[in-house]
Amino acid sequence: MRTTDFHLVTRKETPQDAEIISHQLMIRTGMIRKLGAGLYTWAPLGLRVLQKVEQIIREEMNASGALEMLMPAVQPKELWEETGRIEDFGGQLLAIHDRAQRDYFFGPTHEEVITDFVRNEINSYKQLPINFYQIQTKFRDEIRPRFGVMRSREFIMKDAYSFHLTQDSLAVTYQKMHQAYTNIINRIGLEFRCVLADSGAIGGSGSQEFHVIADSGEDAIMYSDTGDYAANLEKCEAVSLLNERAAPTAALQKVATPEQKTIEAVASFLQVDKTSTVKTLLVEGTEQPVALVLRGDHTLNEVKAGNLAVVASPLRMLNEAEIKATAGCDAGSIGVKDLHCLIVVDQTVANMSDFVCGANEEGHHYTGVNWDRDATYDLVKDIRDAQVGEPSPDGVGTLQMARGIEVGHIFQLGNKYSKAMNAVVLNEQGKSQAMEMGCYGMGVTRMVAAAIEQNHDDKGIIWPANIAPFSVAILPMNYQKSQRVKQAADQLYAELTALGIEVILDDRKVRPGFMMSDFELLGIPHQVIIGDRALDNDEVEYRHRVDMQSQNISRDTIKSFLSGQIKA
RNA sequence: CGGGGUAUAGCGCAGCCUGGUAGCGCAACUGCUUUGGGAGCAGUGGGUCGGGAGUUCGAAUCUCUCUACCCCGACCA
Repeated sequence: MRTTDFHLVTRKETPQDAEIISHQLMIRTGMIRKLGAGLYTWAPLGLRVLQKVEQIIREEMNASGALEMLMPAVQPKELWEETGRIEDFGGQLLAIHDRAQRDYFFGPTHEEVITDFVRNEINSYKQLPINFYQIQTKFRDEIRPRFGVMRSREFIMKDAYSFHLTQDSLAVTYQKMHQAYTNIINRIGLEFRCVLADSGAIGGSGSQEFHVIADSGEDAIMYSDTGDYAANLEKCEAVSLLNERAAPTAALQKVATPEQKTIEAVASFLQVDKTSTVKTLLVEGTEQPVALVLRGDHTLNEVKAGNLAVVASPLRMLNEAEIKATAGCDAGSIGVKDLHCLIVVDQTVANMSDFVCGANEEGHHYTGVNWDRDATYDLVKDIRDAQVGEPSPDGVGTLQMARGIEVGHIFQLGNKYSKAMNAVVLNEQGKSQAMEMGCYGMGVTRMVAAAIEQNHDDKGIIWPANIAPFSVAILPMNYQKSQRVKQAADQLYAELTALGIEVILDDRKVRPGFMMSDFELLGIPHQVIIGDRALDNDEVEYRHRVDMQSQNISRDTIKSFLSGQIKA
């Protein structure tokens, strides 16, 4: 490709509304342009990258035995009524209607469509297991789209759905998908981590997320420094930090703590460590208000709390008036003694003794509080965030934290959808049985942004070799005037192209500095600079985008040199 | 959805307070010079000032209203 035949529009200045580096660089290179909130056009340059990611995904999915198909983006509302997920998805669903006023949704996901397809196509256990996938545009009306294609409303996702007679069969395919995802991200060339995950609104039993490691990642992932354990912070088990409860040594005492409303303030006012205090949070329950009790220095894990049967989902903290009605005081003085609601304590809290808590009375706290003697609780649950430095839940090593960008999520769904939609097969006994189901998503557009987040410097993008829009950039100095530069550049271009290498030759009439800066921004891995200076010695100059060290290479060997570099 | 903000040329912005018929930088186009790190000079094109209504002799500017977009929060396979 010659730049004059291509569409190359770069910008020197960082766009105003782009917060994260990948968004900035995608705009500056001209890969994408914004059409509206969370809506992006992929220009030819961006599409080249997107299609490479797509192709790697396709090849690995095919290799795993999955079968590609394509489902409609627009889905009849009736299908969603069958599974009752309209409520779950709520405002994220883009509702549309046709000229006859029939209701549709623009698909945010395709469990309903595939299950409908399968219940009509698959009747016998002999047709199982089977794994269908598609690469399709989806739309989720995010409350707040941001970060360019990282969290856009319209996006491309690869989604796969597998169907099985038994859970064992499901587990086998799930493992295959785990392997396929590992292969995909390795081939794309990104550093990633697979972690245990909460299955959220989509339901099901086991699930794992694949995260590309990047400081700008929206998710916190916890992992053992010496073991294999890794989990999303949402899911990461927080062990009890106290093995057993010590016997009470202090007497219960009510103390005045005027104006001390936070754990920080109370601990410093009473001259105690935050670890000897507890905090009590009131949330909406399924039947009555629920108190969630944590050690003072711990933070509530809203996902874990929201998953408790006694807590309303989604989790909602009580407002000021409700707190007053339940505890008789404001939020700064709630405590567990004489608190009349359902009390759920964290595992660590259950083993605390001689602790400090609010007195359910404005400006007062208790010290020397002890369970059983002074207060009781109803349930012990893991409801806090795990913290860096505490023991890994599997007992191997201690926990560390990293930021990650979720690019893939695999689930063992079980029969939630197949039962709801009556997707059954006859088993060997001739009995009707709901199929077991798995689903496996991977964000294609997001993967491109994640790749940039992980691979850039202050000059621009540094594309991993397998997804770079072009492998080699030929940058001729003074192409317009110097006949031998033009001749050398054209010749190399023709030769590399003949070898099947994707080359871009910059034949624009621009100054050298401009050209070089442009290609640093674009991040093409291999750059060949052709100028009169080196041609005097029958050489050209080579630079790799990663280190930008230049070396002169003779014109005779540059072809084989590049071939070697590209294969390596 | 709650709070805050913005909307003027492709991009980034000034002008608005104090009403008088729109400007700067970058980009684009033409010419000349320059040619190994985002060139210089000269010139050119491009704007229903987000939409609608109102006040006024006159509105980018004042008032009302609608819309879009951005930020923070909550939300989030």
